[in-house]
Amino acid sequence: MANIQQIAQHAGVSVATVSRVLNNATSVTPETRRKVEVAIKALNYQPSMLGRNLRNSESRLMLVLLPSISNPFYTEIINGIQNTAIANNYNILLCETDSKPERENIYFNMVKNKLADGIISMDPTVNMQKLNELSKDHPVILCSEYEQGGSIPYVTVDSEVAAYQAVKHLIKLGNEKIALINSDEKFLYARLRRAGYERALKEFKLPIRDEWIYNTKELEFEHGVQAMRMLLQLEEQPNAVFAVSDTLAIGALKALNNGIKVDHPIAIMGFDNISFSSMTNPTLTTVAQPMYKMGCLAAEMLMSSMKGEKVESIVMDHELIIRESTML
Amino acid sequence: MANIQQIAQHAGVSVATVSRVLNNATSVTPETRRKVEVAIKALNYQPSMLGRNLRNSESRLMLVLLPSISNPFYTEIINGIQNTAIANNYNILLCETDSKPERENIYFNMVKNKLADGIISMDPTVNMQKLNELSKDHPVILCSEYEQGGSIPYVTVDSEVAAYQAVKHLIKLGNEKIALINSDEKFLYARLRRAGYERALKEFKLPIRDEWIYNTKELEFEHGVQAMRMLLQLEEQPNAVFAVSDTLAIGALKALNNGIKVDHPIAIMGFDNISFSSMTNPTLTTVAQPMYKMGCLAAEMLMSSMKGEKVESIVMDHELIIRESTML
DNA sequence: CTGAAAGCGCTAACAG
DNA sequence: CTGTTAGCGCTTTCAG
Repeated sequence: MANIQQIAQHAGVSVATVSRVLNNATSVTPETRRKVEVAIKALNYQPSMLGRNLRNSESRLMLVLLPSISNPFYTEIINGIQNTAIANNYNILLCETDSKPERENIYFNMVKNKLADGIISMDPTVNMQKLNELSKDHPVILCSEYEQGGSIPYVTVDSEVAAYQAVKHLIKLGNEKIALINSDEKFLYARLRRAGYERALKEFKLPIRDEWIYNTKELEFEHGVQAMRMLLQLEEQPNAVFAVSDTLAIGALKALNNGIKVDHPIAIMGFDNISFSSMTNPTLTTVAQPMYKMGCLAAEMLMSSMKGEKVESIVMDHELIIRESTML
Repeated sequence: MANIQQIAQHAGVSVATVSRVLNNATSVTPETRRKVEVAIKALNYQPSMLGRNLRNSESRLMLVLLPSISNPFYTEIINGIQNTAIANNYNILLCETDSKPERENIYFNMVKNKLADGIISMDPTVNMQKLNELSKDHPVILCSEYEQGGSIPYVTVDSEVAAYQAVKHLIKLGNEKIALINSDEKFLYARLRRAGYERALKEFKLPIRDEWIYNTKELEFEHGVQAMRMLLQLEEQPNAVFAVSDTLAIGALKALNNGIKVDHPIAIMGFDNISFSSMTNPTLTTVAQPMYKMGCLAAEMLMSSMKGEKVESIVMDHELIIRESTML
């Protein structure tokens, strides 16, 4: 791979001039420019980002922190981030933390090292204290999970209201015994969705029963299956279930399909609207989050922040998608 | 952020000594080392990868090329790559090409630029000519899709044999009218799987009928739904379907579940064994690829190649996973 | 309009 | 065992 030196030599100009042509910055004679361009073609030259980055002390890389790439919820957001980033000549580095602090540290250090210009965190398990620390000197955006009253800008949906509306829908359908499959309530979104669930129940004077609230450790299908099995073992089975993620809801559906006999149909409601949710049998009723758009916005916010602009948090609209799993 | 200079000053030593401590290379007095370490702590110093990379002309970044992050088939492989990479102090950069040549070029250039040390391509749409070109001077590994007789090392499964066995299983179940939902046959894996399909049919003297072979443009669920709808419209409906990807098979299952009435049950077989495939109703019979392991191997092969070692291609074992969709 | 030269942060000869 | 120094490839003053 040729370097700028060789181009300069080949073109019979100085490296400075080559650099000028590269960045088509200040005035260069058309004639000179042509000579340089010829040399670039001839030697099939590509400027080294390493040199450029060192000099400019930027990497044009955004880090995207997430617990696991396997959840389709994240993949949709990533698509949005990626497209926006590329359109602005940025690249993204996907950072699966696997909820391991060591990994998180690697990535934080990359930012501190200037190996990456900023970070979008979608990881609910992120060490908020460290992230806040980092955000003092570096651009940081939160996507989906955020910190209430925190100082890091975020893009998210209103989980409380969304859950409230979801459960209300289940109630209006005539269900009175509504269970909740929630994830770990150390996460804000989990607490908010539970709050929405409880608000709806209270509004309709329905009982909030502990045995109808099941908390899972993770969001994989299997945990949804597990949760539903527990609920089906109860003496008094619920007749509707609100799961805080489509993956859990799909697991619940599975448990229902091939599991223990139930005396009556059970309605299932998910959250996210991942693409698989319309492929299940029955198809899944869910609360749609505008994931792709959230990704785009997060990337835009990060770029604003990198330019030093002040960035406002955004709460996006959600939408109830009614499908077969609640039409019994 | 402090730099090496400041650490040297703070510790009262030269930058070379600091560098030595950092890379715990050659002998440094315990005393000197301590002084440096104190300075590092005091100034909360992190060595700049940018400087280091430029100097060493390596980035410890592997590029992973894939058409789209949304296919769960890839996410499993990525997990393997990622874990192996991190264990070896590498990071991966996910590169969705979206099957767009411009994007591909960006990533190829990153490698040429020394911004990345090597590339693992899982993208069937990749420009093989350019990739071969690149592989002359840079480490390149193919994962899943590969080039027959090409010079780039790959890790894959034997698609022909796998398809053959899958279809044979359908035949042994008593099915005589077997359809194929294939993807675009410009891809090698698609051609191989079709070949396996045809070999099985021929062996059992079953007819190969053009109208029972449907080629989709993409692998999303929707295309599977589409394909199945077409097959169901045929005068003579098949009684089993082999789809070359689980996503297509799941779409086919969906079409079957809520679509046109069929006179007889239709068996469905997929390929990949993505995690969804056990969540469908009925659960999906499929050919399992060891995706996670393939990812690990691909990463190991790339690292070998980066060390200048010669790398041999690997064909992994597949496995038939029998589930409900073929038990009618 | 163009060139010379400094310097981004680091590592690795080479000397001492 | 440690310091000096050159240089990785680039951009950007500052002169001319």
